[in-house]
Amino acid sequence: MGITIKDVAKAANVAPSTVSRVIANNSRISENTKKRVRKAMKDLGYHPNVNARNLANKSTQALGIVMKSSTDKALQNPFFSEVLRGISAIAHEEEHSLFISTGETENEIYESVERMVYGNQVDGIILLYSQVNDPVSDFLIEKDFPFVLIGKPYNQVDSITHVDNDNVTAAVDITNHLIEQGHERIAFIGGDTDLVVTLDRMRGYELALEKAGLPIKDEYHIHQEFLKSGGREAVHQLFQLDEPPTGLVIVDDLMSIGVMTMLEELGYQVPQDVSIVSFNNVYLSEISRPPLTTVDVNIHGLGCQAAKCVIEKVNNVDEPAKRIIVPYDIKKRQSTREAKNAPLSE
Amino acid sequence: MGITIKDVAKAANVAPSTVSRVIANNSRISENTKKRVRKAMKDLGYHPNVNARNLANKSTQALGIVMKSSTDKALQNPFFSEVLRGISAIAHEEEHSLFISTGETENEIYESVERMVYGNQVDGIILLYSQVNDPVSDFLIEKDFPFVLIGKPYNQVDSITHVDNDNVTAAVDITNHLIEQGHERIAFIGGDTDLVVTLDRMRGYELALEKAGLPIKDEYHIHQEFLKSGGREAVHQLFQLDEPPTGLVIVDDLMSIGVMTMLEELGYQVPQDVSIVSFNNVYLSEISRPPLTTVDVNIHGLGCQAAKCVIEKVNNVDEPAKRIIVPYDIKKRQSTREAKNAPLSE
DNA sequence: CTGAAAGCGCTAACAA
DNA sequence: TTGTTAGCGCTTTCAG
Repeated sequence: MGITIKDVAKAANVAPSTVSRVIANNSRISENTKKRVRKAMKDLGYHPNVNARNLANKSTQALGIVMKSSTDKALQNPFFSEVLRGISAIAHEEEHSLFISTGETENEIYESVERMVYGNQVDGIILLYSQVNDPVSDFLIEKDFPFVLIGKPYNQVDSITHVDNDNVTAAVDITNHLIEQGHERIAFIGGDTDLVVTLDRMRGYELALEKAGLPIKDEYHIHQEFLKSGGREAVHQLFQLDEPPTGLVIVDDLMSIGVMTMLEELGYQVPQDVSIVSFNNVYLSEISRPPLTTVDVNIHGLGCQAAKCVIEKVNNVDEPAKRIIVPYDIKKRQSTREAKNAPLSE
Repeated sequence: MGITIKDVAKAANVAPSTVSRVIANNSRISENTKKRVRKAMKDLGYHPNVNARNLANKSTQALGIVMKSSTDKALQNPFFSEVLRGISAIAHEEEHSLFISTGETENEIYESVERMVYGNQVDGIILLYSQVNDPVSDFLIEKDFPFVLIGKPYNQVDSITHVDNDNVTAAVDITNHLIEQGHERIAFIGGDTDLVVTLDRMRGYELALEKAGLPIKDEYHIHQEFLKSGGREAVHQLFQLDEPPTGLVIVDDLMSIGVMTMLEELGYQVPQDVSIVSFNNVYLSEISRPPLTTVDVNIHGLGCQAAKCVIEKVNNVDEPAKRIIVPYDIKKRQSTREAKNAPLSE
């Protein structure tokens, strides 16, 4: 079942090792025999057996991709496909295969990563999320297995290679956009507080307020899964405050869309009554009503860089840990406008 | 580098073959030695080398997943993550790994499938799309390689195992929903006409109109990529007709959202002026404004069934081709309402 | 019930 | 520049 290197060798009248060298394009083989061997390969329709090669090499040309269990659909959905496209482009370019983790629960995913590592199924791993106390990344560190993180590590920032945006600054910028338009009461709506992105973006939001001399109020922070029930209630309460916000910084485009729907139900209009800015620039943010002003984090670019990084790490074990910051870009669209002139607070 | 079966054998004072049998849980090994061997495995922290096993077995425990090149973001995005979740759940249950195709262009993807097949990287393949004249599926058929299709094959319907919804009937049903509400001028907005889903859903739409004695007009068919420029123009024209539609059957939730945005810009309200029904029940359709009446095709279920099917096919080469129809369910939400009483045409 | 040994397809010394 | 040969780690006859 299947043409092997031996068949080719026989056909080309050389030794199997020669064929192997031709495959590897070894420089010590004469162009002449190379040609002969290549012809034989074509004629017989030879294709290398990846497993045999991996076994002999102790190296698979494969990367593992680990994604968080899909409980929080909101953050994950379109982001995931896009980042995968980026990874996949580079992987193909570099002739690497892509393996993805399976399982639904956090534990199942952990097991699946174990299989990848122990089973020699992949050479390196890309983690598509970064969260506080992640057993998977602990495991990889302990095993000293090559991996990179998309996002910012919760700790050991200097020893884990990661590719990220400067989320703090991005959050500062986008919050400033609101401030420049005269907003003084700006709330923050975040997602899972275990995720480092959430923390970074919140930090930027607070820095911006601080710098502008605006108060940071606890009542202006919401962390909740907005697509579940309960989100509505939280938003409702936010606007029941004596001084309801006129601007919202929301951690993710999809959440923004959910929030806009709730706001409409509650009788508020975006941007007339409330301005919204958010993050990711998922393509949906262009076709939402209104189109969202959002931070384009270059999801595809994050994927590409991550793939390049792991491959580097795999090829060179001594490759030092590095951090790659992918530039962001603010897309100004129609979800914000000047704050009404006389804020309630004055 | 790594504990092998030999190390375990030595530690347990048995032959390597015995260890192998214990791993396979061979019935001819005494419980006693099984215990001893297992203990040794635990103690040493043994993990099988998947490549070696694959090589000896001529079988990887892996499935390949092939997705269409990501040009048409609209159709693909959230659908993909969801179907993947389904596949991944079963894959983990059955202890299979997941390999995904890489590359951006159609040709790169084809190459990547070749690598999977020729390289013995996977035992079976799941195609996440079904399109007219697909070189990938032609290749798999020719190689007689186990695969299943999510969707309906364009031809050879009876010889290709596939899992699908009854899209024709679903389209009939959802179109009838519009008809029952008194709509008589119903347009269809489809996506890529190379995709079989599009064709099926259009067919159902036409059947429903026919049955109700409503005319099927060419001007009422739009096929375009709606997130690109040009979509707006097409929608605009649709509503410039002498008898503009009052109801829209749209092939995908995301397209519906795009269309709603365009409609609003053109000054039409959903559902007051136009009713919309669509397909997939991507979770976004719940949080859109208005929430969409849509066909829940059970994306996750499609993924699960597909995974089960390939695994069956892999385990039993003679497994006959089969078709699995995953039931759909119509979610009635707020994007439709009774047609205005006096249609322009009367 | 268990062991010895051959072989899966390929690579990489080591020779020539 | 090429051939010979010994593995990579595991499975699986075939003996015992």
